[in-house]
Amino acid sequence: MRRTIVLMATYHPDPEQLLVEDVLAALGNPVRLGIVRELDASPGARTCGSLPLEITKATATHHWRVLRESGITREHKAGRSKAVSLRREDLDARFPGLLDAVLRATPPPREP
Amino acid sequence: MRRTIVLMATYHPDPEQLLVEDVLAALGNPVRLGIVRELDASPGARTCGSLPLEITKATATHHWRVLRESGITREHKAGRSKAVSLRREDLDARFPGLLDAVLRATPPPREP
DNA sequence: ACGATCGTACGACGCATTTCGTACCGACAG
DNA sequence: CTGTCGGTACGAAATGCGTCGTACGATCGT
Repeated sequence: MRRTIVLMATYHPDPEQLLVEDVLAALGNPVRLGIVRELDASPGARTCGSLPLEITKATATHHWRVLRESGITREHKAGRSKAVSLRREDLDARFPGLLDAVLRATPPPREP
Repeated sequence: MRRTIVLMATYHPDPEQLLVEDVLAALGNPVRLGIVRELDASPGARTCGSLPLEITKATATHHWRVLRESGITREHKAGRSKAVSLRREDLDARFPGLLDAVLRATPPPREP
């Protein structure tokens, strides 16, 4: 019997399982890249609600899932809220220099 | 008569215009990542036909376009063929360390 | 117990991406 | 000139992705 409800338990991939194409695809989206930059700019974990997002809660949940399932972020409950943080060590161990290079990448110089 | 043909002149973005999210999205695809690895493994430019692709010509054209328009590769005609090469210097200048980190990223360790 | 807050599940919509078949064009070999 | 080879243009199909509304669940303050 199939329960229609699948109860997506929050899945975090193991460090060794991370696929570079998944990480790149996850980062290759302006909204998610913005989230990652925001997470990088703040020490420790952030609650989801503290991220300045221009999107609805449902959409945000989707992006958090993509980031989490690609191994970029980790989530854990914090009371009635949820905390998100970068998996820096895991990413650096698996893909040395990748996250740093992405975070160092600046937007294109504007022209007047 | 056919004037529906739009004659997509091969577009190469300027180095300063490159967007990191476009580059990441382009690399976040197994086929294209494979092409980039292949290009990196060979010195200088390769003709398109020399890349070992499991896909049809039409599909290959699509991926070459994505790589070119994101600024990852450069193309130029070489007789009846076409040569593709990595825009290493431009990428390194715009996004230092990014391409190297991606190319260093190994597939996950296999388990027996 | 009640309501407010924070996030998820599900279903839906529109748009983009990936893939291909087919027709075509340009360059070269004969 | 004709054929072949390398690649593109176009159109179509399938799939995936980003977005949202709505309904729900869990947690905390009162």
